[in-house]
Amino acid sequence: MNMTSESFFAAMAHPLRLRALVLLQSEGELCVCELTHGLGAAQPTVSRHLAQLREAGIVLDRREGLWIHYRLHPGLAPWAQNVLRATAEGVSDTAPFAADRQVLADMPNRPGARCCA
Amino acid sequence: MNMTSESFFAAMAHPLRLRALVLLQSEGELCVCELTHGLGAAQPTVSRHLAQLREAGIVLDRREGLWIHYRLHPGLAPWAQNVLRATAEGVSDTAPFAADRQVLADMPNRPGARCCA
DNA sequence: TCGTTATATTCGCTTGACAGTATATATGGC
DNA sequence: GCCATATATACTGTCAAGCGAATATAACGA
Repeated sequence: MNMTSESFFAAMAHPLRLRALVLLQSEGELCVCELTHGLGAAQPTVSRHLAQLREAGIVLDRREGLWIHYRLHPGLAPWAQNVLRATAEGVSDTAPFAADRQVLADMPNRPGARCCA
Repeated sequence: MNMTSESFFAAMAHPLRLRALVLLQSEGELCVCELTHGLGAAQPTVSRHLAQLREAGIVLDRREGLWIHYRLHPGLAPWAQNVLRATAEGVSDTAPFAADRQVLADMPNRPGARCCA
């Protein structure tokens, strides 16, 4: 709640958080283990950064059994959504963002598992 | 030069730098004394933050006599220009950005002086 | 050359962000 | 209740960003 431009850009200022947001922008909804794998970071690190994004009102979480899924907060201020969209469009084909998507795509045993051929 | 998304958002992350960029976005070109006055900060502080923006390739400076004018870097990556525009559009009517513009408009003895009635 | 104005830079200090490690919590299956 | 998995939080040490104060540089005019 109560997100200011200041807190918004503070959130974007960390490389890992920026990568997480860009990944969420393109993938829609991801659980922590997917983000941890895609970003190649330690679980507590990812969890702490996600907590910051949550407390800043930028992402929303949803529990489903053992997994907690994160997505961009649908009530995010429109200008902030525009900024995120412009950013994702601009950087998604550059490093490290493109690689993040690829690593995630190659991840085995993803929770939303399609188990059948 | 060589601006990355990381360095760009690091630059946006400081309130004073963000305010300076929003002000430059709406005013076009400003000298240091105008920025110092508009932002209500100490001169060395403003100067140091402007140096960071310059080194990050986000603004460009131009000397004219005693004054040094800063403007947004015309060669800034298009996506970054989009982000700046979206930000300025979104926040320009909120605090502290609206007040910054007003304080600047009320500044006496501005260098671009219209001296005659 | 000297003084003045505008701007930049340096120094020393403080504070807060971050990472790694360890531990805690929540859920589900047995 | 016990164990395993997924995720969150607490603790501690390190490091870099930032500030205030002082000083340096650059341009101009007398």
